[in-house]
Amino acid sequence: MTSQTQGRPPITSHAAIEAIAFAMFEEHGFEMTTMDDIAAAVGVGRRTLFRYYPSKNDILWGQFDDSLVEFRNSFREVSPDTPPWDAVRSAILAYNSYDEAALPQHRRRMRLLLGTPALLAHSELRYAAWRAVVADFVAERTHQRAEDLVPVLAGRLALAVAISAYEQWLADGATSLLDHIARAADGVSLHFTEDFG
Amino acid sequence: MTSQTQGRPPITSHAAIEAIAFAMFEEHGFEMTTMDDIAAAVGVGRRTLFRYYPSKNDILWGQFDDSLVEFRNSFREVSPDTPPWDAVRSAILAYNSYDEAALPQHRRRMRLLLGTPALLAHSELRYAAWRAVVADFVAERTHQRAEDLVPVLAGRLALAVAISAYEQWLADGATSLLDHIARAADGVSLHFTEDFG
DNA sequence: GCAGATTTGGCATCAAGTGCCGTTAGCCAG
DNA sequence: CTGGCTAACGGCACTTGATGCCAAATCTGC
Repeated sequence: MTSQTQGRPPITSHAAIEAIAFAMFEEHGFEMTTMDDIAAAVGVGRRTLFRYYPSKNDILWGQFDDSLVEFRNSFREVSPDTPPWDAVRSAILAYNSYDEAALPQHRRRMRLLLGTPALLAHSELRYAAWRAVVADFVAERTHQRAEDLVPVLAGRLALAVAISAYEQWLADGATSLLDHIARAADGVSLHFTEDFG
Repeated sequence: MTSQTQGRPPITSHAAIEAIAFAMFEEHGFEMTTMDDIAAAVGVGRRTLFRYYPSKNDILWGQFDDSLVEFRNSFREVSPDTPPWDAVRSAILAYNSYDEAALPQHRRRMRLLLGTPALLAHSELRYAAWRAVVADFVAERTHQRAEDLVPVLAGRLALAVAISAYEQWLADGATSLLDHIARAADGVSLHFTEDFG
């Protein structure tokens, strides 16, 4: 990370912007909150806000790109004799392991992301990078190209599992997120080969 | 269909607009073609264009909503003793059965839809309706609610299969679309329970 | 030709993005 | 202390998608 030593120092931070914007989104809804509103609340020029985030949609995604690095690393730590799909399952679980304390906030964030049409659509572009991590791993394991059917399919199936689990989790506060994910992953492995039971 | 008998007749049609817009998208790219451009080419007011399509993204989706009715019907024709996942597989295949003559056009359309970020994102909103068809069917068969895990997961898996197949098809002109879909569907049923083979 | 119904399209307006460019504010020599 | 380098700030203008409003246009039935 190029430590900043010269030039005018940043007037705000991603964290500060996200905190304020997030509160406004929850208060008045995503669509109703304009970039002008956020800029004013943060105390920064609208033009500057667009330098921190390329689009309004991106504000909610925070450190997503960074988290993908961890996700990718978690695949490297899997022993080579673990079956690929088991590895994927473990990686998804690890990726979604949050501190007890961080869960309520995460839940609110995901509720916004999965409940706002504009964000739902935009998410597709972010998910592509997530799927690519899975696809790359499976491609390496199966000695195929990342664009081949099996790796691509693995990425999409993994995402289907993750999102399905999140939807269940948001609707059902009782069960833990990880349990929901495990359940969804089992759904792929078991139910669909015979019946949906 | 409410047959129009009164009032000013429409000056154009969805088909005409789509034909012109499609050509312009392929010629100059989706982003570079503005609604003003399209309106001018069609010979219609920009405001009118927005009455035919709620958004620029929707132009490429044409009769999608209508096609979902067929999709839904195709599930009703499946015999009750067919295992759900087999039924889903058959329905996907039926849904994507195009005349030989219509295939090149369909291919060009899908290339645009899957190759343009803005459309890729917007597609997510359309896919939701498609997944719901699958989920409704599976819910009925398994006596669950459409929002429960198994139906939701089935919808997402079905879509994962379909899109993966389309990506392969677009990259590989040799194999037929239906073969790609069948192959992807098998990928779910077989490979993931043991290994990716 | 008139009344009713419906489409059209111009106009104004809002909001997301983006390029341009002068301004601001730290840091570091000299 | 001062001037220069550097990088962030933010105003301004502009493009484009999208929406409300409303008068004009046009076909049908009487």
